[in-house]
Amino acid sequence: MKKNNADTVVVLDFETSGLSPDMGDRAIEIGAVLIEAGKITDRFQQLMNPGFKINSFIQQYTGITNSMLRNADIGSEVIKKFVEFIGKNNLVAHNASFDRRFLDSEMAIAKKSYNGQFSCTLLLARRIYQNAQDHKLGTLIRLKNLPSSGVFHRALADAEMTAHLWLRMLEDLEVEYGIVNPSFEYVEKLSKMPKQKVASLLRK
DNA sequence: TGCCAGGCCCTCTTTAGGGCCTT
Repeated sequence: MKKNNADTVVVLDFETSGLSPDMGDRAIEIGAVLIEAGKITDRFQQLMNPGFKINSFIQQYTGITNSMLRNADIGSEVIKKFVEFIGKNNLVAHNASFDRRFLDSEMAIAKKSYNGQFSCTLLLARRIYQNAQDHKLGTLIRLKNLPSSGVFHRALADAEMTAHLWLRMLEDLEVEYGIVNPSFEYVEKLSKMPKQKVASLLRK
């Protein structure tokens, strides 16, 4: 097996107090699953106390309340544990640029670092599911009839759905495109290719 | 005081603007 196969990754999702760590927003929950050789083998989920009260929109959107966060560990403590969970694996998220910004921000606060590269299920889905009505996580889960607990906008539930989407996309790359056992780097390259070029790879 | 994301991607584009995605 290739050392850096796409079927061994950590898939993560953050719930946050807003859209931008540069504007003072913080992570309030992290959820992640470890995929090894194409199977989910471990899970990580923790609330993160941001040190301030989150607004009503975020409480309603996520179902995470200020009373739930009051007794949660502070972000830096959670991130230190999450670094151990990541290990040496590469990372996957839906709209990874968002989760990467928060991961980097929380890592900087905790004075920790990680080595894994990020790949993005949103960018890949826009290329290999070009006819989808949109590329929101929930839409793609329904489109591909993938497992869902029915819970949305909670970190572990979203990370699990993203993991199922990632595995399905690897499967579809093999079935639809004839790409067998791709490396993480190859999938990453594919997710940045012009859409027309990806479409031309599709088996007729 | 008032403002406020940012990366990707398309097009009526590149001397720009706006929709999509994430919370």
